[in-house]
Amino acid sequence: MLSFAEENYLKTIYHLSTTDKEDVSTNAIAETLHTKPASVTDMIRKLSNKGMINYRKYHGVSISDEGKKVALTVVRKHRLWEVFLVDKLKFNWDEVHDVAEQLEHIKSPLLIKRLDEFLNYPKYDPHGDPIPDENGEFQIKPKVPLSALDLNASGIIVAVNDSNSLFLQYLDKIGAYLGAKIKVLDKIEFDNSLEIMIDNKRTVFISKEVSENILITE
Amino acid sequence: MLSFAEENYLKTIYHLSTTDKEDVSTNAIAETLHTKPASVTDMIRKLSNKGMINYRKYHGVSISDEGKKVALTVVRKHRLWEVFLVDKLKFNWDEVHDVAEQLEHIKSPLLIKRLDEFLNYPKYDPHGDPIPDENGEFQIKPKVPLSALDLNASGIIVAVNDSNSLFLQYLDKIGAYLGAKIKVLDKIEFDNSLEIMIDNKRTVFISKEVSENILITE
DNA sequence: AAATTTATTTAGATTAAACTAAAAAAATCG
DNA sequence: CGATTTTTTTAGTTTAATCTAAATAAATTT
Ligand SMILES: [Mn+2]
Ligand SMILES: [Mn+2]
Ligand SMILES: [Mn+2]
Ligand SMILES: [Mn+2]
Repeated sequence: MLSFAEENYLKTIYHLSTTDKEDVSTNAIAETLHTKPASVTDMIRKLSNKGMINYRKYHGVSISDEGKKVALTVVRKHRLWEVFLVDKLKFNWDEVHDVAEQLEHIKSPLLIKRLDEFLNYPKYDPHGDPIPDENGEFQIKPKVPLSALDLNASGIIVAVNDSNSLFLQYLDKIGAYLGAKIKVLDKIEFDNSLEIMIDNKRTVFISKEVSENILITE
Repeated sequence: MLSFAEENYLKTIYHLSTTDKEDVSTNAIAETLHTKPASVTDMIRKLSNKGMINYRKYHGVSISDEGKKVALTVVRKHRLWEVFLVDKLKFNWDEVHDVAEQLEHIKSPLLIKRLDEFLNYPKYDPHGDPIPDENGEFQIKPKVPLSALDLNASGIIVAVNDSNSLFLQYLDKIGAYLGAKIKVLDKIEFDNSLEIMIDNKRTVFISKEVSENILITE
């Protein structure tokens, strides 16, 4: 049985190895977990001894099959709980992450099985991220950052890259949400900001940074 | 913010001080928490420094107002989660305690508020124990152990004294549940066992021990 | 290819929560 | 009451997870 800390390390290593490169550096882990590189070295030695990761001194770590299984279970739990909070307890999508960070460590296979059933086997969480099934399988929707759309092209918001509260609250404010239709009205060369139309009714200007964190299906 | 361990100590001290005497002994705490008296001494010094309990060396501890507030919040969370598991996730009443022991430590006032609302403000958990409200208030139903009923007297099961799985599974087996009607058909002098009728249809013999752990309202 | 910078590991400490063994206080009993 | 037993505390360790400072390896830059 793994500790909360161990589970969090595995989740981080898994995420970094899929979003960045397969081999994850000590510093990258330290940065995501807001901890010091020396602490990371201690923990990766432990996880390596438990067979959860592959570790070569000074050369970073990669996740093992066993470690990936654990990481995907934690991710599954995190996202199922987020769905529960939004769908059943009326949380807003910007309020769920921190609570899910706690709930994801509850150990009870029956609980997760029943929760999944209760939620009617959701495939995506409130931020558009896919929920792995019991076997760790999940489908990634084809999606591109809004910043990559051509002028006058349109699409549907399917996910966000950043689940930070401030970003999500900003999206609420401009009327953007998962499922909203977006059309690119103008691309401002000067700062790469965009003028977009949301749901055929509202026109707003958004910064390059925002457009890179909104994911669209065309 | 208190750790899981601190919360568990406070819950235990609170329970012991209401079921047993107001002043709780080091040994009693150690026994309930399956830990050693020396560990308890360390922890009660810490909780005392935090103002959660009143401690006089060699004379046991009593819970402070602040400590009681914390303990009641933990109890409230534990019991609300048990209701959730049984009512929403179809857990049996003997399957919920261990999971609730984990869930009771999740820190999110909003979560508990919304959960309470979602469950429609339940007053009792699946074992008949009262759920404290946001202010720590709760009502205790008048209840007596089944062992105290007179011959031919009858009543309704309102709670159980022991939430141990094996006991609850035994109750399921004989058809006893919260709300069931019980009539005492015979009191066996030899071993203080009882012959009872459940819901006017089933007759069973139960031991003294069982009859002491079933709580009845007359 | 050497010098410098950056990344990583090691060494040594700290804190929380447990433990064992021994000492000390309180309670009980002859 | 004084001796014995029980309870509680103290002293000293252990393990997990963190930290700082120093040492070492790897990468980068002259
Ligand atoms: Mn999240
Ligand atoms: Mn999410
Ligand atoms: Mn319980
Ligand atoms: Mn209960």
